[in-house]
Amino acid sequence: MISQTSEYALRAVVCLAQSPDKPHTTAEIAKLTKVPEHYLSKVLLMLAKHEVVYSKKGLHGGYILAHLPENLPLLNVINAVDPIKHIKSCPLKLKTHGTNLCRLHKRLNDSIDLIEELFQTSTVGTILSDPTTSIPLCESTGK
Amino acid sequence: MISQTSEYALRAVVCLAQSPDKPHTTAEIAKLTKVPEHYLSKVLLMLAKHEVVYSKKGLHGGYILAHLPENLPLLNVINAVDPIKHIKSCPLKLKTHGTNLCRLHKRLNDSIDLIEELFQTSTVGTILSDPTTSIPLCESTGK
DNA sequence: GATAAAATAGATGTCAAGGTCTTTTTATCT
DNA sequence: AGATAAAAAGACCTTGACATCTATTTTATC
Repeated sequence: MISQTSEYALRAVVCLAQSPDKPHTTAEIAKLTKVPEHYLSKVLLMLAKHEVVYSKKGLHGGYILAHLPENLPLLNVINAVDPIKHIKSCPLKLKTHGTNLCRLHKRLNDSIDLIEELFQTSTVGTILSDPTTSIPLCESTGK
Repeated sequence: MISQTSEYALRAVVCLAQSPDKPHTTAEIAKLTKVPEHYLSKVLLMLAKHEVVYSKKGLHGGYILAHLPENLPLLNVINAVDPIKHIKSCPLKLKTHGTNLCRLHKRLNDSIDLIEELFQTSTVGTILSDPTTSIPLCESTGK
């Protein structure tokens, strides 16, 4: 459904969103989000390339969010590391179909569209502000 | 999004649904759906175990649908071969969370629920009867 | 100039999904 | 009963996602 890498990316972004003021090092984020540090560094690299986060080198450097949480759809995070793939042409490669999807694949693609829309309209900000559940990633119930 | 195996299973089921009267052999289905034959045999086995299809051994045997297309949700097909996994407990294994999901994972799980519901309400029958697109898997536009 | 951090590169390992092949079992036909 | 055609079962292989580790380079700060 959601790849492990996307899950890691989302954790990192949510983590950063909780203290948007100061930069976090890879090691810090890894510890807070329980993501393997060396793998996380690659994930953060991708997030930086896609301008989801901003990286600052040198002493007191680290990563900070490149956008306000409410302006950062989950989709942007996901697409940075593991883009959602739509079905654009017949997976059976039937020549007569070409880019016309049959009923089955149209239906499947519709559900992909739906998920994409859901992740487009749902931002990091909405996650943070949701009062119904515990605080993301933290060792407390938040209630 | 949807695993390759689920895609194969759906193709097979849609294929069977188009001629519910007579059994199809694995080889026939493989040819029509362009799924690797030996792999398809495993997929059909799983579908049979979950009573999505009925198998008949021996001469003139093969597979037939175990249900009317309109009574067969896509979800049943998918869950037979590659069950949709919900997030049931904190992926970070935070002790204080336990089975309470934080906001991030609740949101992710909500979207999984949505997809599941979509595939629950969408049946093989609805795919076959959809008049807006070409006939599933077939070498014609159907229009 | 020393230091701390990201950036870059690359080698390697692990594991599950996907895919192939062969043998065994079972039902049907003559 | 024997031949045949099919599913069932299982051994094995391949590939890519995920993950680890190491080393070097670049950049910003003290």
